[in-house]
Amino acid sequence: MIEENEQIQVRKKKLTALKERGVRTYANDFFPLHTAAELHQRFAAATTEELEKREETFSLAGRIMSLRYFGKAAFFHLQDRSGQIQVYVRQGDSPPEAVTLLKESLDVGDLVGVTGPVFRTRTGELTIKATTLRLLSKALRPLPEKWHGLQDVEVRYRQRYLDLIVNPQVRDTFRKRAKLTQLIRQFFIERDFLEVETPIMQSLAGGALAKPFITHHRTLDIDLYLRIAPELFLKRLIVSGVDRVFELGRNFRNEGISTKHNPEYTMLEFYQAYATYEHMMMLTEELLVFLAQELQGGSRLTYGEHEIDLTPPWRRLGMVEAVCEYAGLSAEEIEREDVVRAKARELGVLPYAAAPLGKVIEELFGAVVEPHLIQPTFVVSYPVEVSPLARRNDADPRFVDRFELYIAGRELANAFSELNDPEDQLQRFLEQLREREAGDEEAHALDEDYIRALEYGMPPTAGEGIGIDRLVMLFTNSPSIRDVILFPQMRPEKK
RNA sequence: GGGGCGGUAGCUCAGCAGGUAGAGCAACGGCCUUUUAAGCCGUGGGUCGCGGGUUCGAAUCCCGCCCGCCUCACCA
Repeated sequence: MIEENEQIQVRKKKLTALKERGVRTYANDFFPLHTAAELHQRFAAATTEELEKREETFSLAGRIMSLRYFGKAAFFHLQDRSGQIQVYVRQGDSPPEAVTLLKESLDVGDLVGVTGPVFRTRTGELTIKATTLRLLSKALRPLPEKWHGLQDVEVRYRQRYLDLIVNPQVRDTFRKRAKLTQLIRQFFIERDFLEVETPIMQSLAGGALAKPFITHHRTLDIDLYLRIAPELFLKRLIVSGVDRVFELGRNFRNEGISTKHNPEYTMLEFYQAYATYEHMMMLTEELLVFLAQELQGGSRLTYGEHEIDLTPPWRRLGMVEAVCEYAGLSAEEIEREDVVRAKARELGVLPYAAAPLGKVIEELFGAVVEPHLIQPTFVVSYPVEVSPLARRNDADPRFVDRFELYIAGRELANAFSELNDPEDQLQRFLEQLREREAGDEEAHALDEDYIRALEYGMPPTAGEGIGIDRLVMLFTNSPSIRDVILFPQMRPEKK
């Protein structure tokens, strides 16, 4: 891990030489008052002559990103949190110690403080004429090459700090992500939702169908699960009278890693009492249009090869109808269990043998329908077997009042009218236990305290979860979830 | 877990009819006071992912392993 290549040695020598000359290395007494973007903005319209006349000096700090020497002068680009600006150092204009420092001790990658007035070069670039130049922190390792930058995706993910230094579009992605979560909070707070934080360590991993991570509490001497969803706690809060509640936080699922899955990911869940999943559809349309408007000023966006239009209302598609349409089954055939199972077998998506019919239909849906749902589509009417926490449909109790939102062939949100009948909820949990015994590892566990909470009375409520990482992927046109997670899960580096 | 592709200098990449490793950038030395992929001259730098095997000889061929990306299956 501690490697000493030639370039590191050279940089260490430069640092040692400075110390020997009495220069304070790693100084912390330079305080910049300006940023690159600020100066660019302020002097965008100023002519060369106007700049010549001003005597104001500015101070900036940042990283040297490129360096061009020639003779007794040099140019470099300084990068701070706002962007880049060019700096000019010239014997005569800059003090001798600045020229010497640059020539003998500074490299691309070093962090420096600069002060001086601005001017425009012959080619018109706004530039700071350095009247002071100080090393603030030495980069002992060289930055990646200047034109191709850092390409190796493994290094980009493992050493994200480096990726962020050299790839501006990566910085933009994460700024956009921050903006997006900020806008989501604004959206829900404006609508009188309360933001809460519920337990991440839970003694029972409920609220979704997934495999959890297990950890151990020493003092209590019990195993705890990292949550797979905050759902059951948020609905306890609905019981308590909060009525409108949301949480933006991390979920953990012990499943595969892929371009769409990271073991820990960010989920938005929100619940509204005295509402149904129909209201959630409208709220979702509003939310995404709001986000699109604020993030990019319009409701159309490009994702890979697709042009996506978020203008509401969005298409609504029954799950069973969708499977019929895309799997080529008739309305009569989809009612016949043997035909449905045969189709699943044919497509190689039949889950474990004893899987209930609803589960098989859901599998078929994933295989034949999902990839076609490019424009925003609410898929509605889910089989009750795959939705143990959702309210049954009044007209057809084999189905629940639930939807999933698909955009760009990918599930983005899951919502339903909540099941608030404690007796039905208990029966659903018991059914899940039977399925667990029949081989479904992801069947929901029985949460007795949750039943008890429902027995105190939960208002009719609708709730929804939105995968934030996938939403960010959509708005930043990122092909992989790793592109929107700062430090994605990777295998540890071997020694 | 299955399939495909990849790992060579600090970075980006060539080299793979087997004959002891190369370019550009970066580094080092020199020239150059408005450059911006600055330019010109010169120099150094590699356990060719790891371990075996075949061979007189392996970055190159074979086997195993490690790491990554893509893809399929489960999940959001």
